[in-house]
Amino acid sequence: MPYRETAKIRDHKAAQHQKILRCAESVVRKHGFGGLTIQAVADRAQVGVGTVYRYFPAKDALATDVFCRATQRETDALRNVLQQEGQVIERLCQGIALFAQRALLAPRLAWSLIAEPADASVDAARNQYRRNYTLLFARLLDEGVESGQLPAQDTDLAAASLVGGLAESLLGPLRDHRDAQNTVSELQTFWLRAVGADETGAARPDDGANA
Amino acid sequence: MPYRETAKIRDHKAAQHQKILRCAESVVRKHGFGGLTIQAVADRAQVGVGTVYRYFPAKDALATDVFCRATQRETDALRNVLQQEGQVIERLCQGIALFAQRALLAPRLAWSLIAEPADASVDAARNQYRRNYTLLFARLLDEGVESGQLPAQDTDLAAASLVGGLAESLLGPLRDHRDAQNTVSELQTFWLRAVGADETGAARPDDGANA
DNA sequence: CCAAGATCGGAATCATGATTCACTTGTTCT
DNA sequence: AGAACAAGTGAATCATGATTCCGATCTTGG
Repeated sequence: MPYRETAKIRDHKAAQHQKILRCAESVVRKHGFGGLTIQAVADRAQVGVGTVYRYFPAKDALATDVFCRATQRETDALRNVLQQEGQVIERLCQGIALFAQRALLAPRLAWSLIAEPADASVDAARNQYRRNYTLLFARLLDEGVESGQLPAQDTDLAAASLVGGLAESLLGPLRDHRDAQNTVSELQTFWLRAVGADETGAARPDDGANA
Repeated sequence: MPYRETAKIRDHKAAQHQKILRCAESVVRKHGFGGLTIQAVADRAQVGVGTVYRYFPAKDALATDVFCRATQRETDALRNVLQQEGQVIERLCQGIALFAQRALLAPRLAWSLIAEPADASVDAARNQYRRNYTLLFARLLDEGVESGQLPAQDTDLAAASLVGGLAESLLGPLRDHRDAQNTVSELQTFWLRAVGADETGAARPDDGANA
Protein backbone atom coordinates (compact mmCIF):
# COMPACT_ATOMS: atom_id res chain seq x y z
CA MET A 1 0.00 0.00 0.00
CA PRO A 2 2.20 2.78 -1.20
CA TYR A 3 -0.09 5.60 -0.01
CA ARG A 4 -2.37 6.25 2.90
CA GLU A 5 -3.73 9.46 4.38
CA THR A 6 -1.57 10.35 7.33
CA ALA A 7 -2.07 12.81 10.16
CA LYS A 8 0.20 15.31 8.54
CA ILE A 9 -1.89 15.32 5.40
CA ARG A 10 -5.13 15.54 7.32
CA ASP A 11 -3.87 18.53 9.25
CA HIS A 12 -2.66 20.16 6.10
CA LYS A 13 -6.04 19.75 4.45
CA ALA A 14 -7.83 21.20 7.44
CA ALA A 15 -5.40 24.10 7.44
CA GLN A 16 -5.96 24.75 3.75
CA HIS A 17 -9.70 24.67 4.23
CA GLN A 18 -9.50 27.19 7.04
CA LYS A 19 -7.09 29.38 5.18
CA ILE A 20 -9.30 29.57 2.12
CA LEU A 21 -12.34 30.30 4.24
CA ARG A 22 -10.53 33.03 6.12
CA CYS A 23 -9.24 34.60 2.94
CA ALA A 24 -12.71 34.51 1.45
CA GLU A 25 -14.04 36.27 4.52
CA SER A 26 -11.41 38.94 4.27
CA VAL A 27 -12.40 39.51 0.66
CA VAL A 28 -16.01 39.95 1.73
CA ARG A 29 -14.94 42.23 4.55
CA LYS A 30 -13.28 44.49 2.02
CA HIS A 31 -15.42 44.18 -1.10
CA GLY A 32 -18.66 42.55 -0.08
CA PHE A 33 -20.11 39.45 -1.68
CA GLY A 34 -20.13 41.31 -4.96
CA GLY A 35 -16.35 41.28 -4.92
CA LEU A 36 -16.07 37.66 -3.91
CA THR A 37 -14.55 35.85 -6.88
CA ILE A 38 -12.79 32.51 -6.81
CA GLN A 39 -9.79 34.14 -8.40
CA ALA A 40 -9.58 36.78 -5.70
CA VAL A 41 -9.81 34.18 -2.97
CA ALA A 42 -7.18 31.99 -4.63
CA ASP A 43 -4.82 34.93 -5.05
CA ARG A 44 -5.19 36.00 -1.46
CA ALA A 45 -4.66 32.44 -0.24
CA GLN A 46 -1.66 32.08 -2.56
CA VAL A 47 -3.18 29.05 -4.16
CA GLY A 48 -4.52 28.07 -7.58
CA VAL A 49 -8.17 28.37 -8.52
CA GLY A 50 -8.37 24.61 -8.85
CA THR A 51 -7.29 24.25 -5.24
CA VAL A 52 -10.21 26.31 -4.06
CA TYR A 53 -12.47 23.89 -5.89
CA ARG A 54 -10.80 20.96 -4.19
CA TYR A 55 -12.02 22.34 -0.87
CA PHE A 56 -15.37 23.80 -1.88
CA PRO A 57 -17.71 22.29 -4.45
CA ALA A 58 -18.86 25.63 -5.85
CA LYS A 59 -18.77 29.32 -5.23
CA ASP A 60 -22.21 29.26 -3.62
CA ALA A 61 -20.99 26.86 -0.99
CA LEU A 62 -17.97 28.97 -0.19
CA ALA A 63 -20.05 32.12 0.00
CA THR A 64 -22.61 30.44 2.19
CA ASP A 65 -19.92 29.13 4.53
CA VAL A 66 -18.39 32.56 4.85
CA PHE A 67 -21.79 34.04 5.51
CA CYS A 68 -22.76 31.47 8.11
CA ARG A 69 -19.50 31.72 9.99
CA ALA A 70 -19.67 35.48 10.27
CA THR A 71 -23.34 35.40 11.04
CA GLN A 72 -22.94 32.83 13.76
CA ARG A 73 -20.47 35.05 15.53
CA GLU A 74 -22.87 37.97 15.43
CA THR A 75 -25.85 36.01 16.58
CA ASP A 76 -23.92 34.39 19.40
CA ALA A 77 -22.58 37.71 20.60
CA LEU A 78 -26.02 39.26 20.57
CA ARG A 79 -27.67 36.32 22.29
CA ASN A 80 -24.97 36.41 24.87
CA VAL A 81 -25.75 40.00 25.70
CA LEU A 82 -29.53 39.89 25.46
CA GLN A 83 -29.96 36.75 27.50
CA GLN A 84 -27.85 37.84 30.44
CA GLU A 85 -29.18 38.25 33.91
CA GLY A 86 -30.46 41.72 34.64
CA GLN A 87 -33.01 44.33 33.70
CA VAL A 88 -34.59 44.13 30.28
CA ILE A 89 -33.86 47.77 29.61
CA GLU A 90 -30.24 47.40 30.57
CA ARG A 91 -29.84 44.43 28.27
CA LEU A 92 -31.57 46.24 25.43
CA CYS A 93 -29.09 49.08 25.74
CA GLN A 94 -26.22 46.68 25.63
CA GLY A 95 -27.65 44.94 22.58
CA ILE A 96 -27.93 48.25 20.77
CA ALA A 97 -24.39 49.17 21.75
CA LEU A 98 -23.12 45.81 20.54
CA PHE A 99 -24.86 46.13 17.20
CA ALA A 100 -23.58 49.66 16.77
CA GLN A 101 -20.02 48.89 17.73
CA ARG A 102 -19.81 45.98 15.36
CA ALA A 103 -21.40 47.91 12.55
CA LEU A 104 -19.06 50.84 13.01
CA LEU A 105 -16.03 48.58 13.26
CA ALA A 106 -16.63 46.66 10.02
CA PRO A 107 -19.32 48.51 8.09
CA ARG A 108 -18.87 46.69 4.84
CA LEU A 109 -19.13 43.29 6.45
CA ALA A 110 -22.09 44.36 8.53
CA TRP A 111 -23.85 45.59 5.43
CA SER A 112 -23.01 42.44 3.52
CA LEU A 113 -24.43 40.29 6.28
CA ILE A 114 -27.63 42.20 6.69
CA ALA A 115 -28.48 43.55 3.28
CA GLU A 116 -26.29 42.80 0.29
CA PRO A 117 -27.91 40.44 -2.19
CA ALA A 118 -25.80 37.54 -3.36
CA ASP A 119 -26.42 34.01 -4.56
CA ALA A 120 -29.81 32.54 -3.86
CA SER A 121 -28.40 30.25 -1.21
CA VAL A 122 -26.74 33.12 0.62
CA ASP A 123 -29.94 35.10 0.44
CA ALA A 124 -31.84 32.25 1.99
CA ALA A 125 -29.30 32.06 4.80
CA ARG A 126 -29.50 35.79 5.23
CA ASN A 127 -33.24 35.74 5.65
CA GLN A 128 -32.90 33.13 8.31
CA TYR A 129 -30.26 35.20 10.00
CA ARG A 130 -32.29 38.39 9.97
CA ARG A 131 -35.25 36.52 11.29
CA ASN A 132 -33.23 35.07 14.14
CA TYR A 133 -31.54 38.32 14.89
CA THR A 134 -34.82 40.17 14.98
CA LEU A 135 -36.43 37.47 17.07
CA LEU A 136 -33.74 37.79 19.71
CA PHE A 137 -34.78 41.39 20.20
CA ALA A 138 -38.46 40.52 19.97
CA ARG A 139 -38.21 37.94 22.73
CA LEU A 140 -36.39 40.41 24.94
CA LEU A 141 -39.18 42.91 24.37
CA ASP A 142 -41.72 40.22 25.20
CA GLU A 143 -39.97 39.73 28.48
CA GLY A 144 -40.14 43.45 29.14
CA VAL A 145 -43.84 43.59 28.33
CA GLU A 146 -44.60 40.61 30.51
CA SER A 147 -42.77 42.04 33.46
CA GLY A 148 -44.47 45.39 33.02
CA GLN A 149 -41.29 47.25 32.23
CA LEU A 150 -42.57 47.99 28.75
CA PRO A 151 -46.07 48.81 27.53
CA ALA A 152 -48.02 46.24 25.53
CA GLN A 153 -47.02 46.34 21.86
CA ASP A 154 -46.46 44.28 18.75
CA THR A 155 -42.99 43.14 19.68
CA ASP A 156 -42.20 41.54 16.32
CA LEU A 157 -42.96 44.77 14.58
CA ALA A 158 -40.96 46.76 17.10
CA ALA A 159 -37.99 44.41 16.82
CA ALA A 160 -38.04 44.56 13.03
CA SER A 161 -38.16 48.33 13.21
CA LEU A 162 -35.26 48.31 15.62
CA VAL A 163 -33.06 46.14 13.44
CA GLY A 164 -33.94 48.03 10.27
CA GLY A 165 -33.60 51.40 11.94
CA LEU A 166 -30.22 50.60 13.45
CA ALA A 167 -28.96 49.29 10.13
CA GLU A 168 -30.13 52.34 8.26
CA SER A 169 -28.83 54.88 10.73
CA LEU A 170 -25.48 53.14 11.12
CA LEU A 171 -24.88 51.94 7.57
CA GLY A 172 -27.10 54.14 5.44
CA PRO A 173 -26.10 57.14 3.37
CA LEU A 174 -26.63 59.62 6.19
CA ARG A 175 -24.31 57.92 8.62
CA ASP A 176 -21.75 60.08 10.27
CA HIS A 177 -18.91 58.34 12.04
CA ARG A 178 -17.39 61.40 13.58
CA ASP A 179 -18.65 60.66 17.02
CA ALA A 180 -19.35 57.00 17.42
CA GLN A 181 -19.76 56.98 21.17
CA ASN A 182 -22.22 59.80 21.07
CA THR A 183 -24.14 58.12 18.30
CA VAL A 184 -24.50 55.03 20.41
CA SER A 185 -26.01 56.87 23.33
CA GLU A 186 -28.31 58.84 21.02
CA LEU A 187 -29.51 55.56 19.59
CA GLN A 188 -30.09 54.10 23.03
CA THR A 189 -32.16 57.09 24.07
CA PHE A 190 -34.15 56.99 20.88
CA TRP A 191 -34.94 53.32 20.99
CA LEU A 192 -35.81 53.25 24.66
CA ARG A 193 -38.40 55.88 23.96
CA ALA A 194 -39.58 53.96 20.91
CA VAL A 195 -40.34 50.84 22.89
CA GLY A 196 -41.90 52.91 25.63
CA ALA A 197 -39.16 52.56 28.23
CA ASP A 198 -38.28 56.16 28.90
CA GLU A 199 -40.99 57.22 31.30
CA THR A 200 -40.49 54.51 33.83
CA GLY A 201 -37.80 56.47 35.55
CA ALA A 202 -35.83 53.27 35.62
CA ALA A 203 -32.16 54.03 35.61
CA ARG A 204 -30.85 53.91 32.10
CA PRO A 205 -27.29 52.71 32.34
CA ASP A 206 -25.43 54.13 29.40
CA ASP A 207 -22.51 51.75 29.48
CA GLY A 208 -23.13 48.77 27.27
CA ALA A 209 -19.68 49.59 26.02
CA ASN A 210 -18.14 46.22 26.15
CA ALA A 211 -17.16 43.82 23.39
CA MET B 1 -33.69 66.97 -49.66
CA PRO B 2 -35.19 63.53 -49.87
CA TYR B 3 -35.61 63.04 -46.12
CA ARG B 4 -36.41 65.20 -43.15
CA GLU B 5 -37.59 64.38 -39.64
CA THR B 6 -41.31 64.96 -39.56
CA ALA B 7 -43.74 65.24 -36.68
CA LYS B 8 -44.96 61.73 -37.17
CA ILE B 9 -41.45 60.38 -36.78
CA ARG B 10 -40.72 62.53 -33.80
CA ASP B 11 -43.84 61.33 -32.08
CA HIS B 12 -43.04 57.76 -32.92
CA LYS B 13 -39.58 58.06 -31.46
CA ALA B 14 -40.91 59.59 -28.29
CA ALA B 15 -43.46 56.82 -28.06
CA GLN B 16 -40.82 54.14 -28.51
CA HIS B 17 -38.67 55.74 -25.88
CA GLN B 18 -41.54 55.77 -23.43
CA LYS B 19 -42.57 52.27 -24.28
CA ILE B 20 -39.12 50.88 -23.67
CA LEU B 21 -38.83 52.77 -20.41
CA ARG B 22 -42.20 51.54 -19.26
CA CYS B 23 -41.40 47.97 -20.17
CA ALA B 24 -38.10 48.19 -18.35
CA GLU B 25 -39.91 49.46 -15.29
CA SER B 26 -42.36 46.62 -15.42
CA VAL B 27 -39.46 44.18 -15.56
CA VAL B 28 -37.97 45.78 -12.46
CA ARG B 29 -41.36 45.72 -10.79
CA LYS B 30 -41.48 41.99 -11.27
CA HIS B 31 -37.86 40.86 -11.06
CA GLY B 32 -35.90 43.73 -9.56
CA PHE B 33 -32.82 45.28 -11.11
CA GLY B 34 -31.19 41.88 -10.96
CA GLY B 35 -33.66 40.66 -13.56
CA LEU B 36 -33.32 43.69 -15.78
CA THR B 37 -31.68 42.47 -18.99
CA ILE B 38 -31.76 44.18 -22.32
CA GLN B 39 -33.17 41.04 -23.85
CA ALA B 40 -36.04 40.94 -21.37
CA VAL B 41 -36.85 44.58 -22.01
CA ALA B 42 -36.69 44.10 -25.78
CA ASP B 43 -38.95 41.06 -25.62
CA ARG B 44 -41.51 42.81 -23.50
CA ALA B 45 -41.47 45.85 -25.76
CA GLN B 46 -41.73 43.59 -28.82
CA VAL B 47 -38.64 45.11 -30.26
CA GLY B 48 -35.12 43.96 -31.16
CA VAL B 49 -32.19 44.35 -28.76
CA GLY B 50 -30.57 46.78 -31.15
CA THR B 51 -33.59 49.02 -30.96
CA VAL B 52 -33.21 49.38 -27.24
CA TYR B 53 -29.67 50.59 -27.91
CA ARG B 54 -30.96 53.15 -30.35
CA TYR B 55 -32.87 54.77 -27.51
CA PHE B 56 -30.50 54.21 -24.62
CA PRO B 57 -26.72 54.32 -24.87
CA ALA B 58 -26.14 51.51 -22.36
CA LYS B 59 -27.86 49.38 -19.82
CA ASP B 60 -26.70 51.62 -16.97
CA ALA B 61 -28.47 54.57 -18.50
CA LEU B 62 -31.70 52.65 -18.92
CA ALA B 63 -31.53 51.32 -15.39
CA THR B 64 -30.79 54.75 -14.01
CA ASP B 65 -33.68 56.28 -15.92
CA VAL B 66 -36.06 53.64 -14.63
CA PHE B 67 -34.81 54.22 -11.13
CA CYS B 68 -35.09 57.98 -11.29
CA ARG B 69 -38.56 57.97 -12.75
CA ALA B 70 -39.92 55.65 -10.09
CA THR B 71 -38.04 57.44 -7.38
CA GLN B 72 -39.27 60.83 -8.43
CA ARG B 73 -42.84 59.67 -8.11
CA GLU B 74 -42.21 58.43 -4.59
CA THR B 75 -40.40 61.51 -3.48
CA ASP B 76 -43.03 63.81 -4.93
CA ALA B 77 -45.84 61.90 -3.30
CA LEU B 78 -44.11 61.99 0.05
CA ARG B 79 -43.22 65.65 -0.19
CA ASN B 80 -46.78 66.37 -1.12
CA VAL B 81 -48.06 64.75 2.03
CA LEU B 82 -45.40 65.92 4.47
CA GLN B 83 -45.48 69.53 3.39
CA GLN B 84 -49.23 70.01 3.61
CA GLU B 85 -50.89 72.45 5.94
CA GLY B 86 -51.72 71.00 9.32
CA GLN B 87 -50.33 69.47 12.46
CA VAL B 88 -46.89 67.89 12.29
CA ILE B 89 -48.11 64.73 13.94
CA GLU B 90 -50.99 64.35 11.55
CA ARG B 91 -48.68 64.76 8.57
CA LEU B 92 -46.22 62.28 10.00
CA CYS B 93 -48.99 59.72 10.27
CA GLN B 94 -49.97 60.34 6.68
CA GLY B 95 -46.38 59.99 5.55
CA ILE B 96 -46.07 56.65 7.30
CA ALA B 97 -49.32 55.47 5.79
CA LEU B 98 -48.19 56.54 2.34
CA PHE B 99 -44.88 54.73 2.64
CA ALA B 100 -46.61 51.62 3.94
CA GLN B 101 -49.32 51.58 1.32
CA ARG B 102 -46.85 51.93 -1.50
CA ALA B 103 -44.56 49.32 -0.07
CA LEU B 104 -47.38 46.84 0.39
CA LEU B 105 -48.74 47.55 -3.09
CA ALA B 106 -45.49 46.91 -4.97
CA PRO B 107 -43.05 45.29 -2.55
CA ARG B 108 -40.51 44.25 -5.09
CA LEU B 109 -40.30 47.67 -6.63
CA ALA B 110 -40.15 49.31 -3.22
CA TRP B 111 -37.30 47.05 -2.22
CA SER B 112 -35.49 47.65 -5.48
CA LEU B 113 -35.74 51.38 -5.01
CA ILE B 114 -34.59 51.44 -1.45
CA ALA B 115 -32.15 48.60 -1.10
CA GLU B 116 -31.29 46.41 -4.06
CA PRO B 117 -27.75 46.94 -5.30
CA ALA B 118 -27.34 47.43 -9.02
CA ASP B 119 -24.93 49.24 -11.31
CA ALA B 120 -22.71 51.82 -9.72
CA SER B 121 -24.67 54.64 -11.31
CA VAL B 122 -27.96 53.33 -9.95
CA ASP B 123 -26.40 52.95 -6.53
CA ALA B 124 -25.27 56.53 -6.61
CA ALA B 125 -28.76 57.66 -7.55
CA ARG B 126 -30.20 55.50 -4.82
CA ASN B 127 -28.02 57.07 -2.17
CA GLN B 128 -29.18 60.47 -3.26
CA TYR B 129 -32.77 59.27 -3.14
CA ARG B 130 -32.50 57.78 0.31
CA ARG B 131 -30.86 60.91 1.55
CA ASN B 132 -33.62 63.07 0.14
CA TYR B 133 -36.33 60.78 1.35
CA THR B 134 -34.89 60.70 4.83
CA LEU B 135 -34.38 64.43 4.86
CA LEU B 136 -38.03 65.03 4.09
CA PHE B 137 -38.91 63.26 7.32
CA ALA B 138 -36.08 64.95 9.19
CA ARG B 139 -37.27 68.41 8.23
CA LEU B 140 -40.79 67.56 9.32
CA LEU B 141 -39.44 66.44 12.67
CA ASP B 142 -37.46 69.67 12.93
CA GLU B 143 -40.67 71.56 12.48
CA GLY B 144 -42.26 69.52 15.24
CA VAL B 145 -39.37 70.14 17.59
CA GLU B 146 -39.37 73.85 16.87
CA SER B 147 -43.08 74.18 17.49
CA GLY B 148 -42.78 72.22 20.71
CA GLN B 149 -44.94 69.35 19.53
CA LEU B 150 -41.97 67.01 19.74
CA PRO B 151 -39.14 66.82 22.27
CA ALA B 152 -35.65 67.91 21.28
CA GLN B 153 -33.81 65.12 19.47
CA ASP B 154 -31.35 64.29 16.73
CA THR B 155 -33.84 64.51 13.90
CA ASP B 156 -31.51 63.15 11.23
CA LEU B 157 -30.91 60.06 13.29
CA ALA B 158 -34.60 59.68 14.04
CA ALA B 159 -35.53 60.07 10.40
CA ALA B 160 -32.96 57.53 9.28
CA SER B 161 -34.27 55.12 11.88
CA LEU B 162 -37.78 55.73 10.67
CA VAL B 163 -36.99 55.03 7.04
CA GLY B 164 -34.89 51.99 7.84
CA GLY B 165 -37.38 50.68 10.35
CA LEU B 166 -40.33 51.08 8.01
CA ALA B 167 -38.44 49.37 5.21
CA GLU B 168 -37.42 46.47 7.39
CA SER B 169 -40.80 45.92 8.96
CA LEU B 170 -42.65 46.22 5.66
CA LEU B 171 -40.22 44.51 3.30
CA GLY B 172 -38.06 42.38 5.56
CA PRO B 173 -38.32 38.66 6.14
CA LEU B 174 -40.73 39.00 9.05
CA ARG B 175 -43.33 40.95 7.16
CA ASP B 176 -46.86 39.71 7.32
CA HIS B 177 -49.34 41.11 4.83
CA ARG B 178 -52.38 39.49 6.26
CA ASP B 179 -53.69 42.65 7.81
CA ALA B 180 -52.29 45.65 6.02
CA GLN B 181 -54.59 48.23 7.55
CA ASN B 182 -53.84 47.09 11.04
CA THR B 183 -50.12 47.06 10.34
CA VAL B 184 -50.32 50.66 9.26
CA SER B 185 -51.94 51.81 12.45
CA GLU B 186 -49.53 49.77 14.56
CA LEU B 187 -46.68 51.44 12.75
CA GLN B 188 -48.17 54.87 13.32
CA THR B 189 -48.55 54.23 17.03
CA PHE B 190 -45.04 52.89 17.29
CA TRP B 191 -43.35 55.72 15.45
CA LEU B 192 -45.31 58.44 17.18
CA ARG B 193 -44.03 57.10 20.46
CA ALA B 194 -40.53 56.80 19.03
CA VAL B 195 -40.34 60.48 18.16
CA GLY B 196 -41.93 61.40 21.46
CA ALA B 197 -45.39 62.35 20.18
CA ASP B 198 -47.60 59.99 22.18
CA GLU B 199 -49.01 62.44 24.67
CA THR B 200 -52.38 60.75 24.45
CA GLY B 201 -51.52 58.37 27.23
CA ALA B 202 -54.07 55.98 25.86
CA ALA B 203 -51.49 53.44 24.81
CA ARG B 204 -49.51 53.58 28.00
CA PRO B 205 -50.65 51.22 30.73
CA ASP B 206 -49.31 51.98 34.19
CA ASP B 207 -46.15 50.09 34.76
CA GLY B 208 -46.91 49.56 38.40
CA ALA B 209 -47.19 45.84 37.87
CA ASN B 210 -45.22 43.43 39.96
CA ALA B 211 -41.51 42.72 39.65
C1' DC C 1 14.47 4.90 -5.55
C1' DC C 2 9.87 3.37 -7.17
C1' DA C 3 4.87 2.83 -7.82
C1' DA C 4 0.42 4.32 -6.30
C1' DG C 5 -2.35 7.72 -5.26
C1' DA C 6 -3.28 12.58 -3.93
C1' DT C 7 -2.91 17.54 -4.21
C1' DC C 8 -1.71 21.77 -7.03
C1' DG C 9 -1.92 25.01 -10.62
C1' DG C 10 -3.68 27.61 -14.07
C1' DA C 11 -4.86 27.50 -18.99
C1' DA C 12 -8.93 25.99 -21.52
C1' DT C 13 -13.81 25.82 -21.57
C1' DC C 14 -18.65 27.32 -20.47
C1' DA C 15 -22.34 30.34 -19.38
C1' DT C 16 -24.46 34.61 -19.16
C1' DG C 17 -25.47 38.82 -20.69
C1' DA C 18 -23.95 43.47 -22.71
C1' DT C 19 -22.76 45.63 -26.95
C1' DT C 20 -21.94 46.03 -31.95
C1' DC C 21 -22.81 45.91 -36.84
C1' DA C 22 -23.98 44.59 -41.54
C1' DC C 23 -28.28 44.32 -43.38
C1' DT C 24 -33.27 44.94 -44.04
C1' DT C 25 -37.22 47.83 -43.78
C1' DG C 26 -39.38 52.10 -43.58
C1' DT C 27 -40.09 57.23 -44.49
C1' DT C 28 -39.66 61.60 -46.97
C1' DC C 29 -39.52 64.29 -50.80
C1' DT C 30 -38.86 65.26 -55.72
C1' DA D 1 -40.47 55.44 -58.86
C1' DG D 2 -35.94 56.44 -56.84
C1' DA D 3 -32.43 58.79 -54.03
C1' DA D 4 -31.09 59.71 -49.35
C1' DC D 5 -31.12 58.56 -44.91
C1' DA D 6 -33.20 56.91 -40.38
C1' DA D 7 -35.05 53.07 -37.67
C1' DG D 8 -35.27 48.10 -36.68
C1' DT D 9 -33.23 43.41 -36.33
C1' DG D 10 -30.76 39.71 -34.32
C1' DA D 11 -26.70 36.95 -35.04
C1' DA D 12 -21.86 37.72 -34.01
C1' DT D 13 -18.67 39.47 -30.80
C1' DC D 14 -16.87 40.77 -26.14
C1' DA D 15 -16.28 40.66 -21.29
C1' DT D 16 -16.51 38.62 -16.99
C1' DG D 17 -16.22 35.09 -14.04
C1' DA D 18 -17.39 30.13 -12.71
C1' DT D 19 -15.99 25.48 -13.51
C1' DT D 20 -13.26 21.73 -15.48
C1' DC D 21 -9.19 19.13 -16.60
C1' DC D 22 -4.79 17.31 -17.23
C1' DG D 23 0.07 17.48 -16.55
C1' DA D 24 3.31 18.78 -12.65
C1' DT D 25 4.48 18.01 -8.09
C1' DC D 26 4.32 15.93 -3.58
C1' DT D 27 3.62 11.90 0.03
C1' DT D 28 3.68 7.36 1.52
C1' DG D 29 5.25 2.76 2.34
C1' DG D 30 8.03 -0.87 0.53
